Amino acid sequence: MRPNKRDELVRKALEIFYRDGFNATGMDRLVVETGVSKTSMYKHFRTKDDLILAALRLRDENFRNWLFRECEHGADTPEGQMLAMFDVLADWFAQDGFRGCMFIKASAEFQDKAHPINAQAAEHKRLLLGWLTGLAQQAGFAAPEQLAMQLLLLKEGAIVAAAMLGADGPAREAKDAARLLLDNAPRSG
Amino acid sequence: MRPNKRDELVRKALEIFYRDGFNATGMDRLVVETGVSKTSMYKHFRTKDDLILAALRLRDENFRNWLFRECEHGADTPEGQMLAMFDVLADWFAQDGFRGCMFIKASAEFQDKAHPINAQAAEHKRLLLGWLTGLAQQAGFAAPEQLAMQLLLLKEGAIVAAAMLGADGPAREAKDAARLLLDNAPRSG
DNA sequence: CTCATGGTGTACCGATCTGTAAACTTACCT
DNA sequence: AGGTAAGTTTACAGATCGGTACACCATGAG
Repeated sequence: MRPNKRDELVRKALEIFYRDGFNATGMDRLVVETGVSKTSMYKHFRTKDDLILAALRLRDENFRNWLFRECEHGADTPEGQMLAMFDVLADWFAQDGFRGCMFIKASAEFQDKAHPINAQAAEHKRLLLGWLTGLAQQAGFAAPEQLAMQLLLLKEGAIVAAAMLGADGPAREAKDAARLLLDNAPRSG
Repeated sequence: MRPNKRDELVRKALEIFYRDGFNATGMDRLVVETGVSKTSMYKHFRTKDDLILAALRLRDENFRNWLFRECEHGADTPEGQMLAMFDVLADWFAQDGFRGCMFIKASAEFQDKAHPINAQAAEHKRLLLGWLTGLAQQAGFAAPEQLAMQLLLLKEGAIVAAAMLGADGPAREAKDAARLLLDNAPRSG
């Protein structure tokens, strides 16, 4: 089995899962839409859960790479990058295929914390929180963990609100709130 | 059909849907756990979607009543009530059965905006936003819609983060951030 | 040519899904 | 007593679920 074939399957599955949900998408539909036979699909992925995990891993990698790169491109100070995150989010919300955060959805559909899919989704959020914490440290804030968590709350809230209520308001208000938090957070030393 | 029987079915269904998800819960399980026969269940609710909608309506009513009452109990000024919301949330997060927001989950599992379940979930968020906007107006803030949206973002973010990462941090940081927003928001007049 | 190997399509498995048909029991109302 | 209506059981329909058995076919190696 060619490894690029597998990657292609994961890419396509990711797209379909993101659009239609995990439980609502059957393997039969995936098999039809990828054009591969069911036997081959199960040669590449032992179970549906394995396929979901692979899709989430790809999404995690793509999303974090994209977010981090865009933020670095948007500003050259750690502080500026934290603020730039909300512009990047606004662009995302405005995209046609925007359907909210795939990891929130995964966590919602697989609620058991012992389930690998739930754990993988939580890990994604933990990585984002760690990234924000690192930026807050570099920027010299006195309480980087707290500030990072607050920015994460605004980010997650904005994603949820944009998906449920519309794209415009949440992104703008999240950025305004973030600016206020950054301007008023105490510096160390 | 006695109306209280129907209410009992909705209550039980709500509990099970919240615990296990919508698509992951079959009507057979609901029938077994409620003790009612399948035919009776379908006498009360024409389809599974109807049952989900009834459960969401009950949840909306219960949650908003509970939240508004607790906030009024926690403070007697509009401003104080907005801030008290985050203490109420913290209590909720600490409860045993806490599994995040049912409406975010409903929106995640029924993504089509034309679907009644998605619309109902969005309506719940709109009602909460309206309530916050009213409080912000009463408190005399110059831009009540903006402030209400920012508080809503913190609330939704806190719920998501508490469900995925743990209960403690998000509630505390959301409240701190909210206090800062309230203290720095311009007053009208 | 022969043979092994790995990917393929087809057809299928048992379980579960939402929803229904029909005959029976229970209880209340007049 | 007789009738109406709710609720019951049992059985089932047709579709779809995740997953598999198996025969087929291509390719490359000896």
